Amino acid sequence: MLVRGVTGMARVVPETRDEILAAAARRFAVSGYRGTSLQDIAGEVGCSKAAVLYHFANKDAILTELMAPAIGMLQALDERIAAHSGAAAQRVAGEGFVDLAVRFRREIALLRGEFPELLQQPAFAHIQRISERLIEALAGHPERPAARIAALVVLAGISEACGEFADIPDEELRPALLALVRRALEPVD
Amino acid sequence: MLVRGVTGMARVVPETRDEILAAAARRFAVSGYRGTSLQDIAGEVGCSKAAVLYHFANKDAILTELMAPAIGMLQALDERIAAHSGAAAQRVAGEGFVDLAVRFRREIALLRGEFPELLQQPAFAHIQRISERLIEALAGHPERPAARIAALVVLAGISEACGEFADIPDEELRPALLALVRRALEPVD
DNA sequence: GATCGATCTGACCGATCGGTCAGCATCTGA
DNA sequence: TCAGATGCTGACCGATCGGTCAGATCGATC
Repeated sequence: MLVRGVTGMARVVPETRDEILAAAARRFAVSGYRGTSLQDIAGEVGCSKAAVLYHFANKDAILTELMAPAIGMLQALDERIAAHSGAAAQRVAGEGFVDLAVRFRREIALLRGEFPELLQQPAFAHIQRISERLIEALAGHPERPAARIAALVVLAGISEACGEFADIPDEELRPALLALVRRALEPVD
Repeated sequence: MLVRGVTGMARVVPETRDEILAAAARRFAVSGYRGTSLQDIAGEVGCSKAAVLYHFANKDAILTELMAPAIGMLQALDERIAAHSGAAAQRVAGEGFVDLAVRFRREIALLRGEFPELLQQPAFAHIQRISERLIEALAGHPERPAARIAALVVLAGISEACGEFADIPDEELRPALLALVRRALEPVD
């Protein structure tokens, strides 16, 4: 590593592990997961590729750790949705997903465009089921194609556009997305 | 190549070139552009990788040819939008984009998640400018953040969800998307 | 001062990628 | 009959990928 703390002070600089996570987040956001190599991350941190693989078992482990908080909130949302039905489930799903998107928009942006492939990995397998239930709840009338289409577009649109929202403050983004979701989804009678 | 026409008949089987295009479209739709190798395409056609590169200068050329009709329609839409302003531009943009998405949803699905990287290629550079103008027109009030957010989500959502619409007939998909766009976008006073 | 675990490095591995190339059939037109 | 264009193949290339490994460095502990 480069000079860490000119004097003998202990813990002057954050751990290399944290630097790797931060660097990976930056690069994933710019070039996507597959578009970022371990060498890219190592170069940004200023260490060797082997050092990255000393702190993380493999490349997937870095992404998994970055996404863990967002995935946790998604699972919690799924359980809250399951406790409701009809219009209540739609409201919980809509507001909950907006909260999730606002809070973790930077993390969601890391997956930009790689949802389908990444979701096929065993580590993310359950997320696919959760998102299907999310779409059902958002649609309100899952058997009505137009309602499913609206839910799909809203879900995919917010997820995919998260990368563009990085500079918008929470208190501005949240009401805008909430209003959009309420307008776009078909109401449950 | 495999046996082409048991008898001596001429042109019994479609050209290998067309088979390559069709196979590439199928594989790109399943695994994305970067997730599909020339070897994958060759394997599906039943020819060698070198045969693929005999018919196409490189991998990009295959995607460019697959996307050419959709890109043409997008450019035409851009010109029609430029001829209007305010509420009229918003209506032209919304209806035009829905038409484009319905007509070319299979082609748009090929780009699933690879928009950002692919758009940085010189061949697709102008598309980025077009989509920015499209967002402005859809937003109606480009200076109002909530309006831009709605336009962004609708545009990204429809583009990203196109892959799920393959089996929905045009006459069902079009009115559903049109109604969604009209509900979701902020009206221009 | 010897030991030991934590941290990190450079060299290396096999696999895969997009792409090139010389040459082999096959067909066609002179 | 033969020359040339067309279509295609297998072998090969350099680059890059994720990942492994033996060993160097170093601070803390006994």
